[in-house]
Amino acid sequence: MSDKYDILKLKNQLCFPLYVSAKEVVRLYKPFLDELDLTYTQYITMMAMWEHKTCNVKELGEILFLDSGTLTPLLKKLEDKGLITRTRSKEDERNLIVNITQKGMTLADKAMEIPGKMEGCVKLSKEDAECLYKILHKLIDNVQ
Amino acid sequence: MSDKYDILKLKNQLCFPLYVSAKEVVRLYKPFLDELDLTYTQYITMMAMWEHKTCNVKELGEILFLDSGTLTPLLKKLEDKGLITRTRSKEDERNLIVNITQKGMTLADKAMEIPGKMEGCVKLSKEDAECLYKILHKLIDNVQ
DNA sequence: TGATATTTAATTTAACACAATTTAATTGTT
DNA sequence: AACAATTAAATTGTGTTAAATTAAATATCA
Repeated sequence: MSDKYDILKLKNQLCFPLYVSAKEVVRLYKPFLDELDLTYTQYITMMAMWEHKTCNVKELGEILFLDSGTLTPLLKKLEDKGLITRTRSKEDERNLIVNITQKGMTLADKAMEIPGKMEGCVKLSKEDAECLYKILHKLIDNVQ
Repeated sequence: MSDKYDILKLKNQLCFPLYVSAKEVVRLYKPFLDELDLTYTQYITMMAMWEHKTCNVKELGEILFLDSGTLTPLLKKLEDKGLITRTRSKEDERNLIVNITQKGMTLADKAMEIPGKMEGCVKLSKEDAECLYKILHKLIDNVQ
C-alpha cells in the first residue's frame, strides 16, 4: 500500500502540478498569441512595455523574472518586428534602453481580447483564481 | 489611475505568477538535482520510473504531460547514464519499452532527501500548500 | 594621477524543451 | 492482398535558459 519511496511519487509532489499547469496554460495561449505573432515570453515582455513604455534590459529582467540571456535574443526579435527600439544609453553605454514604438502600442488593442478568452479556457471559479493568485505570489516572495 | 489597458497589466494576470512560480521552483531544484546529475525533467521522469518500473514512451508521456519530442532525447540520456534501458516491444515494434535498471533504482535512495529540502525552500504553510495543490489539479483537469 | 581590480550590464554559447513534421509499424476496409 | 487510416516514436527547427564571456564603468590604492 505504502512504502518508504512514497515521498518520491509524482502525486505527492507540489512542484509537478505547478510545472504542468504553467506549461499547459502557456500552451493554451498559443493559438491566441499566434494571431499576434508573439510567443508567450514575448507577450509578457510586451505587457511590461505597454505599461512602462521605456525600460532598460536590467529593469525589464527584474519585472519579468527573466535574465539578459533570455531577453537579448527576444528583444532583437521584437525590434525586427518593429514593436520596440533598442538603443544604448548615452550616459552609461552598458545600459540598453528599450522603447515601445507606435506599432507596438497599436498591438495592445488586438491583445485586449486575450485575457478574457483565456479566462474562458482555464475555467477556475473567481474564488479559486483569487486564492491561486495569492498563494503563488506568496511563493514567489518566499523564494526570492 | 485606471485605463482601458489595465487588463493587460502583468499584475492583473494569473498566468504570469504561475509561469514565474514554476520557473523559480525548477530553479530551486537545480542545486539538489545537480548532485544526482539530473535535470528537472529527467527527475520527474525518474519519479515515474521509480514508481512504475516499466513503461512505454506513450504511457510515460501521458503520465508526465510530455511528448516524444521531449522524451526521446531525454530517455537516450538516461540510458547513457545507465539508469534505464530502451527496448522495442516484440509484440508491436512501434512501442519502445523503458525499464528501470538496478542503478536507476539505487538513485532513489539519494533522491529521497530532495522533497524535504525543497519544502524548506518553498516555505508555504501546510494549508497553502494543500490549497495550491488542489486548485492546480482542478486547473489541469479543466484544460485537458 | 594612473594602474589595476572589482562590479555591472548585456551578449554569446551550449543544452534543453516544445511544436510541427516525418518515418515506420500496425490495423481496418474493401 | 492492396491501400488508406491510424498509431508510436524519432527528427527537425525554434525558443528559452544557465553559464561563460565580453565590454564598460567605478573603486581602490600606490
